[in-house]
Amino acid sequence: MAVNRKKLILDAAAKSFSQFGYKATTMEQVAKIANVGKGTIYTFFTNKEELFGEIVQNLIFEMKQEAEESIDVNLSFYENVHRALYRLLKYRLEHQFTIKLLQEEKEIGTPAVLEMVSKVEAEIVSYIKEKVEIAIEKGEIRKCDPELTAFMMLKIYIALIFDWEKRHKPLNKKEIAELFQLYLFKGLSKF
Amino acid sequence: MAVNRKKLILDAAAKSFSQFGYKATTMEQVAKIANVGKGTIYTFFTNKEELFGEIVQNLIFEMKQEAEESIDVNLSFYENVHRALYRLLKYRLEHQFTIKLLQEEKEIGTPAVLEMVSKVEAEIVSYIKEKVEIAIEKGEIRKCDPELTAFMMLKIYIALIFDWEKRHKPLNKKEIAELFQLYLFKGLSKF
DNA sequence: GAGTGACCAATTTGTTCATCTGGTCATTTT
DNA sequence: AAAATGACCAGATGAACAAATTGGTCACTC
Repeated sequence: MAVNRKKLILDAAAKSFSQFGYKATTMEQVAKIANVGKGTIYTFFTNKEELFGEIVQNLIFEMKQEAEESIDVNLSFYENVHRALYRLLKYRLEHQFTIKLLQEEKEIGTPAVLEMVSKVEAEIVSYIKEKVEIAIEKGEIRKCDPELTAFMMLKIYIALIFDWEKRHKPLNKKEIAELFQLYLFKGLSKF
Repeated sequence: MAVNRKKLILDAAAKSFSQFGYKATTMEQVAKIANVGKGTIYTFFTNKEELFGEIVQNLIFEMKQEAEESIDVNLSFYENVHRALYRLLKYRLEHQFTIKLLQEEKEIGTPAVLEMVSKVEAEIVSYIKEKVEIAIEKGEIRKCDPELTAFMMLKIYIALIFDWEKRHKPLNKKEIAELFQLYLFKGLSKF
């Protein structure tokens, strides 16, 4: 085995998905980019969807690493959540692949893409959930449903970063951090 | 004038929009339901979009009334916000018209519908914003950007009521009230 | 003059058919 | 023999054209 054909195919597919999206990427195109016969792809992947799935799986792994790197044990729970979420969402924003994915989800609604996007979201929630559980155990935050709390954290973050931007001037990183702390940790109540 | 033709048309249009959505409602259909010549509609409304707009305007008015009715000066700010929001979202859920609207927005993305949905949302935020401003003045809550806070309140509420339901068992009224209080007022922080 | 529906331009919808694409497998290459 | 391949096929897709529908107008009626 002179070259790793599977990796060749994965790279080619990632490249094409990033550039043209899931639907507009043909298996022939992937084969051509990978310098591989079309049939060869099917010796490694059952079908187009599985090939796609494997790339997403990879993405999830990288995102987790990003998040993990951003965590600093000396900082508070809320500070770490903020840092991790910020990095995660920035990661999404910076990677052509995720941008194309989100775009295709909204504009075309390709089922396979829809499924993967929710999968990624579920993974993020699951990841935060773990951190929430630890924080509760450590007594860093109040008792609460970890999954629901993780879910709300993500939602609040997305609202602050993406939704607010749609009709208002974007918030900067510091503002987002402060607002996240205000709304989720300190609360609006004065006491 | 034996009958109020304008009202007749508005009722007919509301009925048809509720049943079939904006796009699938034809002016001929409205005319037929209203027992009116098609041309007559155009003596009251410039075009289909304006007719639609007037019905939405009406909806907003009714929603405001609903909210206003639910407010009790003896209760705390957060309690009132919760009562108003709950009533508002329940109203949305209960009215075929709003359901069809939301459905059409997601499934077809009819531009006129998209515009109206954001208009309704903007109105809700603006309404909450006023209440937030008063609460800040009265010292009932911390100082914060009233519009952003109103925006976040709505987002958090929608997340609790609609988004969470998509993949989990729905929260009941009491749970929503408590969670809303936890996340937005008390905060996750223990101190 | 308020009300109307036949009429028209423009858009939408339905249909057809040539092209394309995911996936297979007999054949070739290593 | 195992791995790789691309010609091949059934079904999906979409471009192009035709037919039907619809928003909006206006000459005419009551």
